[in-house]
Amino acid sequence: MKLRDENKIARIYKATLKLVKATGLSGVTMQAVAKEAKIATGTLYIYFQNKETLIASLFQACIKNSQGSFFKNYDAKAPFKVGFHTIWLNVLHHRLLRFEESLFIEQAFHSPYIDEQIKVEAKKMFEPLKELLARGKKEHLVKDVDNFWLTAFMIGSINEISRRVNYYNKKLNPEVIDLNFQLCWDGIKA
Amino acid sequence: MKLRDENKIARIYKATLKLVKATGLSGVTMQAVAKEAKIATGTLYIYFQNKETLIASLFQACIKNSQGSFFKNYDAKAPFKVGFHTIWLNVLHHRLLRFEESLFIEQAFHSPYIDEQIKVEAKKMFEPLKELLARGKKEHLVKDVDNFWLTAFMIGSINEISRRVNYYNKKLNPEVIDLNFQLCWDGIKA
Amino acid sequence: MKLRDENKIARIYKATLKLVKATGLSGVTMQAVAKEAKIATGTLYIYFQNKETLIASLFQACIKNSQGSFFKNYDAKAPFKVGFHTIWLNVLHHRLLRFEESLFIEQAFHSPYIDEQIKVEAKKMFEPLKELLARGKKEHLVKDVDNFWLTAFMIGSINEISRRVNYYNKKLNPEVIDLNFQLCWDGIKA
Amino acid sequence: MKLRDENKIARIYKATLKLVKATGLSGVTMQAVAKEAKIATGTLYIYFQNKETLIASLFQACIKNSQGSFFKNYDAKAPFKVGFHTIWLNVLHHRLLRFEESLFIEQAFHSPYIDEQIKVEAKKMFEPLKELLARGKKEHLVKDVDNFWLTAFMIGSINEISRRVNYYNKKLNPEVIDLNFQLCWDGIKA
DNA sequence: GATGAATGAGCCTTCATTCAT
DNA sequence: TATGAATGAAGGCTCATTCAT
Repeated sequence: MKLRDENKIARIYKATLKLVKATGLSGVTMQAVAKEAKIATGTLYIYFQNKETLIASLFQACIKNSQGSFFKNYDAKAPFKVGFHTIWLNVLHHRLLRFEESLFIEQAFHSPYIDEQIKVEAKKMFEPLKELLARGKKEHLVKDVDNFWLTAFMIGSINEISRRVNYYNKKLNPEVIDLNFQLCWDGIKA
Repeated sequence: MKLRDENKIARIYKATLKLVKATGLSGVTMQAVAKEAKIATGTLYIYFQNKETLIASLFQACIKNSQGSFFKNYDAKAPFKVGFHTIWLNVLHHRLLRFEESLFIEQAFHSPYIDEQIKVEAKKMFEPLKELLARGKKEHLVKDVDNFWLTAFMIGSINEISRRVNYYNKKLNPEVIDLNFQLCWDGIKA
Repeated sequence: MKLRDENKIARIYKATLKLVKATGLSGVTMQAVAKEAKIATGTLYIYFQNKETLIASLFQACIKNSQGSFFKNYDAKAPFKVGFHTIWLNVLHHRLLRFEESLFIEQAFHSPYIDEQIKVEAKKMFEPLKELLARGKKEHLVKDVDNFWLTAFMIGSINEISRRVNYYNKKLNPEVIDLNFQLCWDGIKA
Repeated sequence: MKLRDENKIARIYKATLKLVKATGLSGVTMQAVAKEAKIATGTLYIYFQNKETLIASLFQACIKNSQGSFFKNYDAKAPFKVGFHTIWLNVLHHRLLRFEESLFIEQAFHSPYIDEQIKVEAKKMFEPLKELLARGKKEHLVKDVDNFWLTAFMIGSINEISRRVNYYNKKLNPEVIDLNFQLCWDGIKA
């Protein structure tokens, strides 16, 4: 008996992300995914019940993946700025390295494939960041602004950086990264 | 293509935007657009050569529309902060009021309907802002950071605000708007 | 504007019946129906929402059709035997002439396309016959057996005749028809 | 194809019949049969070359099965009416008890799985009955009607009884069975 | 022999586009 | 110009069959 090849799921995900980047979500056909993943169309349906399930599964995988990256090496007990810097860099690096995933999330978010419940999950992604910002406010290091807006400010600016790096083929060097961090830091600091 | 009924184009655009918000770009079918615009399918093809033309035209209309709004009431000769504040508010208001258009631009940008040339056009949108920032730097009011990153910072954070207002059904009051502006301003100021 | 051609429905029905006879219900593909009816596949979906609807509609049309034929020229006030003979002949002729319809009903009945509700309708087909048999019993011309079994007896034997005429390519002449009627009549008569 | 496990064939047949009753012949997929029979898909192909072979084999098994039942306890030398009654009851009981098989035969008969040759075989099923009827005619007990029509009459009416018992969930008691036999007997008797 | 993952042709259905009115 | 029926290619999905284990 042929063994079910769990690695195939990774290949399917990769193929899907590549297609989303190349043609947008509307260009993602099961046929195209299968071809890109070098499997037969029918095989897709062994691993995913249908297209919706494939998209939703990948969406959740991307979300989970993000969460893992954002708080890597983050020490909740380190000084506020150290922690904030770590997370800021993590988010930026994740967005840059996994730009396809960000793009996919953005495109899938408004598609009929993602239902409300999954979206609710996605919104919990930044909890640890919010806790850090709360601490920052207690320590009078951060402006007294609702975390909701502070995270919007931080994430929004990072997203735009990664978008531009990709669309304009810009290179980022450590110096430029520092400048960008400074913009954000000066923005939130009390 | 002689366009008799300019108003019909507006209805078609409106219908398209509504559908994108409701179902994503993949839910935009010529049939659905026609129905929503209350015209016959064939009529669509009197006004637009094909689907690609419709999407591309709407895309360009949205871009043009943005540009018009962003610099409304903007006086290039006013003091820097006044000008910057005006533009910041204009961009925010435009994104909020015309959220469907932003969504459409986001979704269409990666679709096969928008070719590279149109994207290049879109990128010129912020020229006046860049000039203002250049002046701000000359006047030592703004950090010495490439306009490319300064605009990314400003636009990215505004985009995220409008996105959240929509997804989380948040209400913005003048006070909150001020706080958000403060974040941005403190970020860019020298 | 092209006018919707109601005659197309007849062509679709005819094509479907032909295919059922040739290949059974499982050989009825929308593609094959369209080809046989000389229209495009998509056109089928203008006239029928989906395959299920097509099959169910045809089923109901066949049932209605049967009812119309069975009691054609039947006079409820004529002497019992005349009435019975009329109906018996009508049913036989209908089954013979419209064998494809009978076949279709038989095959569709057990398919997932026909839901319970439609079946219930189909069962009401023989009401006038039952009334006639009731009268026959009152007049002591017919055995005192439940109409349910009397009609089963009559219809079952007629069905088998038409089946055999078709499968064995038998010809029926008036004499043979008379003999067969005699079998049925002697069966039910008191 | 060496068939090791004869019992598995029985399970496959049973599964197929169950599926035909539940969903019609079009619902019979090799996957579904395998699942219902609790074997792997591939295993089906050890016992049957392909789907056509499976259907055709089952068809022939059902025919053979019928023949066995129809003339069980039938003594060709017993008085005519006794013999006729025996066969009539046998056919009825078989149809009732093995309704699924009748259904399958009905559905499969028109499918592309059963070729002409098999159908010819099936038609020989009633030879002993025909011989009995010939004797009945010689003894002036039966109408002088071609056996072809006499058997059609008998079988057709029995089939309809069993169909109705199943579709209308009717119960048959010995008395009702007797009444139905009487209808048939009065029909054929000289 | 037994398994069930893998395959890809083919089915149902949709949709961009055309065309007769 | 406006209409919407008609078209058929293409997309989502299924299923008979094969094959590696």
